[in-house]
Amino acid sequence: MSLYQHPLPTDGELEILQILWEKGPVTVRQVNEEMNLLRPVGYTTTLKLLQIMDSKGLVSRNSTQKVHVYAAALPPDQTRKALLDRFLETTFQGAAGEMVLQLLGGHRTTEDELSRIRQMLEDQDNQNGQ
Amino acid sequence: MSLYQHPLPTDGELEILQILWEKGPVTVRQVNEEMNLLRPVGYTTTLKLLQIMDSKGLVSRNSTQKVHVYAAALPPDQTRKALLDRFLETTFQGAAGEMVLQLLGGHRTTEDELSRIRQMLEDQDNQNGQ
DNA sequence: ACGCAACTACGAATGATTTCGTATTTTAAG
DNA sequence: CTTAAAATACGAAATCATTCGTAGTTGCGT
Repeated sequence: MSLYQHPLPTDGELEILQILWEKGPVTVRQVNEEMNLLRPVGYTTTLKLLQIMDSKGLVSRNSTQKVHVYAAALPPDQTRKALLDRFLETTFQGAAGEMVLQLLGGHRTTEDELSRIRQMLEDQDNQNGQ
Repeated sequence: MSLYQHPLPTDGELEILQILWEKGPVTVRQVNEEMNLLRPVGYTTTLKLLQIMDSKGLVSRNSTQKVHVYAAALPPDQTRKALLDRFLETTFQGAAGEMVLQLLGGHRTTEDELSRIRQMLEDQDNQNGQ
């Protein structure tokens, strides 16, 4: 049950969300096993975090079955966008262009990604009226 | 004096770095006054944070004068890039293109920024050999 | 040289997040 | 129905970051 709307996830909560987004609705044990592929985490640690996330409305819980099954409450795009906006503010003081330049300066992007970005730029141009 | 090399700044530390980057070398009092333009912060709070940042090597301190003068140890680009890389990993699992799309989808960028981004894209194209 | 005002040092309280231990509940097997 | 294994609930310790109070230092003006 959710107490408030949709606070941004903490780092630990985000780690779990990434698993939920990739694997779909899963049990605590499955989440914990995924976690342990990366680093050692106790079962009850994972459980507790999922319970907290449920109380925050970050995940939904299906309790009709024997074991509870958790799923992310929001799609990845929406959550990542919200995190991105905060990061852009705190780290780049809102200068989106600066951030893109820093990013592209150091990362190889795929052809597909590049053309989608170009399309996005054209759309921006059109909206800007040149 | 610095104990280790260059850990990433915390959010509170970053807030101070932004001031140091903008104002150049300044005293604790000056930093604290800038902070108080945004929200109430005790003088010793700012002082303590600067001392911690000094011990981490995030700032340098000039103690030859009556009052200490602090300056950022690293340029903004380098620090922001490091923070960006971590954020890209934790939030977008390294998918830089996805992140740019999310970003441009919701932010108005200036013409100047757009053309610099286009130039950056061309450079990427050339490196990719198409 | 004295005293005040400003500054530095630093321990410790607070707050947020993560981690875990233990108790309780549930379910499936025998 | 009984029991064991697995799951859930939850208090509380551990960790990390932030904030502040207090004590001690410095140096300028008189």
